[in-house]
Amino acid sequence: MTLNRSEAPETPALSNFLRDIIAEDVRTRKYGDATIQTRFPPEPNGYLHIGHAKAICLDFGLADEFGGKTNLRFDDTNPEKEEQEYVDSIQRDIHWLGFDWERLCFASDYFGQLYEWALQLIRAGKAYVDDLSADQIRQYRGTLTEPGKESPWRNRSVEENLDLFQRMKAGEFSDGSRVLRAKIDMASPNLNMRDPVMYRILHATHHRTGDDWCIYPMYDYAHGQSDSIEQVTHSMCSLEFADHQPLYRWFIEQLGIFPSQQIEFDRLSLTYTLLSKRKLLQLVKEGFVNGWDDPRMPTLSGLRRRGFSPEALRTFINTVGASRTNGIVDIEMLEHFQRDYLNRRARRAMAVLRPLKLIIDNYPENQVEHVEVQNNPEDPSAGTRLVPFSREIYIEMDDFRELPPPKYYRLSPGKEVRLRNAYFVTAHSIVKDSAGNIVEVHCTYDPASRGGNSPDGRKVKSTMHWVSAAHAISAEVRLYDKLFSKPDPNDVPEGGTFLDNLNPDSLQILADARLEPSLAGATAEDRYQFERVGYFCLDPDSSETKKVFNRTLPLKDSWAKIEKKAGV
RNA sequence: UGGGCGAUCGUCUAAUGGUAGGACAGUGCCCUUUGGAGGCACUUGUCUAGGUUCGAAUCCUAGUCGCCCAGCCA
Repeated sequence: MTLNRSEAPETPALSNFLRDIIAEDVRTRKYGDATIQTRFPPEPNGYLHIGHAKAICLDFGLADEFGGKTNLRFDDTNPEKEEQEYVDSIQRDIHWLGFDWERLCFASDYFGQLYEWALQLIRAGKAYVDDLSADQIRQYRGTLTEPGKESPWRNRSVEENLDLFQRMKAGEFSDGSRVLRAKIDMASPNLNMRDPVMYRILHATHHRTGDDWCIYPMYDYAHGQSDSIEQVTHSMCSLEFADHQPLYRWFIEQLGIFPSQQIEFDRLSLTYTLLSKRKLLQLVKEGFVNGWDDPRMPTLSGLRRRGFSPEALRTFINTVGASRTNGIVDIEMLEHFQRDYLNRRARRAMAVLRPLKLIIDNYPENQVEHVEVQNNPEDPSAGTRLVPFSREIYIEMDDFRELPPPKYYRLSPGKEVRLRNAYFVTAHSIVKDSAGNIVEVHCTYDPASRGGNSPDGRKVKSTMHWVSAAHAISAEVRLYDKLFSKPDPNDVPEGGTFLDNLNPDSLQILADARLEPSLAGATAEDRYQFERVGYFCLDPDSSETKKVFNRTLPLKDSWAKIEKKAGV
């Protein structure tokens, strides 16, 4: 797998509080000679999404800035939800985003050490085996405003706790019958400190350790110590873990191990987008989208298939920054950086999405010319290509109006326009079918305007794209729009669900678009701008005989804006 | 109503006691062989009330509003 890192200059580092903290720790030599060490700790229970991309850019990017290292560590402490498929997809997606880890780690690698430490805490009288049921534990925990009650099993002897815990590990007890708890403070105003569960009994097969274990550590007991084992200096996580920080520190202090520090930042939220793993999984499982990599999904695999570029994703994330406020970023900002990248890099091509035949009555019947076209006007080094032109061509249905509305500059009866890089044409007549649909437009061309300019200096208001009918290839084009129709997909009336906000028009399939012949050679790596239409890439569903293109994003469309305004 | 965290243009984010700046979005104009791109300009903001200070987005006090926490999930 190749990294995408060097393709574009990284955006300059914007100021943010995480960088400030690390810079200060470096300045004061808080960790002595130790290098900055971070980690990205996904749970392999789903695909990575753009929210994870933020964490990845921060974890890897910041460490890199300070000459540090980053481990990829799978937080695989819950065998019931985790799968190898996710372990694989996560690694693929991180690489695609442009990062590589120092070490590949698994929390499950530390199960042995974690178990030894648990014994140590028991011996120190800091942990005990509790026979209460899950229900009872919840009742004993108290509420937000009332303190909890101590479990009747809280003061067992060290010997008994040791014996019981070893037998838990040996598989003598059934799931849920006992847990190991830290002995802290049932009256703490922080519920996380009310004797949190450290281990639960789970007779489940783990994707890495198989059936070696039937007790599994909880997140709180595993995460901080895993950080400590890896000498993580800055353990960045999202805001909802702030309440866990006292517990994170408690375990490290009781154990007297390397003092990793947790720092919380805000998650990424985007308008029109859902980033809840549970809901994303539901969309996949219930078939509202076609898999985790559906181009409408905010997953990294979905964005990749959609044609988004990792460089632009990084630019976006760096621009949005990190803080401790809960904000929602406009999806337009994401799209802006994609367009910005694609405009500079994407090869141009002409493609007619909804074909309307245009017949040039005064063009010689069997003549074919090849006009020279720039591959990318933004980048002359991309060179030129030859595109065939002939008497019968296709133009976009949108580009002809029998009755043009005000400010409509495109083709209409009597109007002259430019066919891009080819000729000026003037429309004269139309042919309709029995249902009244326009099926053909007849026009004449000005032979002197070859290349797209008239020697008499005559101006036209509009330039349109086209493809030669006889030379065009047919392809399927998939147009994507936002998956949800509301800025906040969770904004539903009483009794509704986010599914009610699914945009019914998020996918539109055009079965018979006509493309210029050069597109027959498109490969999976290519990104195109179909001129005047949008950015496109080849979908993996393509076959030798049938190409399928995904629209990454449409071009900004100021005519659509004018039209909309007039309509209102 | 316990605890934790937070509040700066419509949105995201800078300013770390010394000119409130940038990006996105929006609007207008210019330019254009993509109604794309580009250029120029404009608009809008420090949650409130007090206080400290020559000077406060920044420090203090009180309030208001928002988010998170009662999994044997992470």
